[in-house]
Amino acid sequence: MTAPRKPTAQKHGTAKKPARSRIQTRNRQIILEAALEVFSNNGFRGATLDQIAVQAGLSKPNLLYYFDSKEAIHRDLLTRLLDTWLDPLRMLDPRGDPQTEILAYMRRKLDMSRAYPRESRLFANEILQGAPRIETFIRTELRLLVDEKACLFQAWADAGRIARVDPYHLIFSIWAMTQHYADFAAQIDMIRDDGQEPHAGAEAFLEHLYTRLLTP
Amino acid sequence: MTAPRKPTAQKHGTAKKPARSRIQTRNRQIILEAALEVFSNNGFRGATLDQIAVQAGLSKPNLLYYFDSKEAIHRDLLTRLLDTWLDPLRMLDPRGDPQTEILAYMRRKLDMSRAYPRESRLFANEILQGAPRIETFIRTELRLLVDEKACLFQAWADAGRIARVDPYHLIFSIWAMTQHYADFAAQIDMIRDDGQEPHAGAEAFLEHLYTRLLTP
DNA sequence: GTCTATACTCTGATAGAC
DNA sequence: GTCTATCAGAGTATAGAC
Repeated sequence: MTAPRKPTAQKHGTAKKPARSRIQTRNRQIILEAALEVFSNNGFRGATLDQIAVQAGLSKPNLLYYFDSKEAIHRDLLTRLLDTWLDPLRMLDPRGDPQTEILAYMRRKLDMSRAYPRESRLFANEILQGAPRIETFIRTELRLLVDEKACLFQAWADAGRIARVDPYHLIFSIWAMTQHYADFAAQIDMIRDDGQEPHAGAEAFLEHLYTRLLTP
Repeated sequence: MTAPRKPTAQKHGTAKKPARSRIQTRNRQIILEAALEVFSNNGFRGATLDQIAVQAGLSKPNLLYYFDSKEAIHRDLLTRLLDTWLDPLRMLDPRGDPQTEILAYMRRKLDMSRAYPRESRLFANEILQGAPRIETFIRTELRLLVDEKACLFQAWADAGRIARVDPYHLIFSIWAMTQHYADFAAQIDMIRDDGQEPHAGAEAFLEHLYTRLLTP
C-alpha cells in the first residue's frame, strides 16, 4: 500500500514542511473544520479545546498532537482564510466595463459571505478585537490592493464612466453590506422569523442599490 | 453622619431596587464605564475581572461588592444599551417627508456609531456569538419596531413617494453601513493610515448613496 | 466599603502507557 | 497515533479582617 517513500531528505535546509501522511493531512483537516465552527461562533478566547475536540470527534491531547497549541490552530485557520480573502477584489478587471466590474465584485463578496459565513465571522471577530493577529496583513497586502483599486475607481469617475463617489467608502460599503448578512445573520434570522436564509433577497437589493449609485 | 434611615420598608414586597447611596451610584458608574471599555474590546469571555478592576481603579473583590458577578455587569451594560438602541428608529416620523426622514434616520445611526463606538462593538460581539443574551429583545421589541417601520416604508413606496426597494433590506443596509465604521474601525484605520477618524467622509458618501437609492 | 488571602473551577498543555 | 491521568496557571468568586 504505502509505496516505500524516500526519506524525503528535506532538501531545502530548514525542515519547514514535515512530510505528512494521509492520516495526518486528514486529521488536521478534520480539526481545522471543527475549529472553524467553534472559533467563528465563540471567538478565540471564548472557544475551548474541549469544544473543538468534541466537535472533531477526537480527544483533547490528540488535538495537540497535530497542532502545537490552540493559538496554532487559530493561526492556521486565519492564514488559510486570508489567502483567499482578497481574491474577489483581485479579480476586478481594469479593462472591463466599470459598472459591470463593480457589480460583479459585490456579487462575488456576497456569494462568499453566503458560502462561507463562518469564515466571515472568524474575520469579523478578529477585527472587532482590534485585529491583533492580522495587522500586518491588513497594513500591507490588503492596503496595497485597496489602494490600487481605489485609484482605478477614481480614474473611472474622473473619466465620467461612473458617478463621482469616494472610492474608499465605496469599497467599505461593499464590505459592510455583504458581510453583514453573514456576521449579523443571527439578528436577521430573528427579525425575519421566516425560514429564509439571511441572504435571501440581498442580491436583488444590492444590485439595485449599486446600479443607482454608480450610474453617472 | 448617616442620618438614621428608616428601615426602608421596601413597600412593594420584593426588594427590587435597594436604595443606593451617592458613593454606590458613583462606583457602579465607574465600574460600568470600565467594563464597557474592556467588554467591547475583548468580548464577554475574553474580558477578565482583573482588566475591569484595573481599568476602574478598584480591587477585584470590590467590583463584586457592587455587582453580583461578571455576568451581572455585562447584563447591566447590555440592558442600558438596548434601552437607547431603538431610539433613532423610533424617532422616524410617519408624517414627515419620506426621503428626509430616512436620511435623518441614517444620520442618527451614523452619529451614534461615531459617538458610541464601544456600545456598537458590545452589541456586535453579542450578535456575532448568536445573540444568546438578547434574543428576547430582538424577537420582540426590535422585531416589532422594524416590522412597523418596514410597513411604513412599503406604504411610501406604494404611494410612489420613494423608489421601490425591499424595506427590510433597506433597514439592514443602514445598520450595516453605519455600524461598520464603529465595528470595523481597526481595519479602516489601518487601510487609511492617515490620522483621520474612521467615520471621516462617511456622512457625505451615505447621504449621496441613499438619496440616489430612494429618489423615485 | 475596601482590602488581603484564599477556595475552587476551568482550561491549556504534558507525561506516559498502550 | 491515541488514550487516561494529571499538572500548572488563569480566572471567578468568597471569607473575613479592618
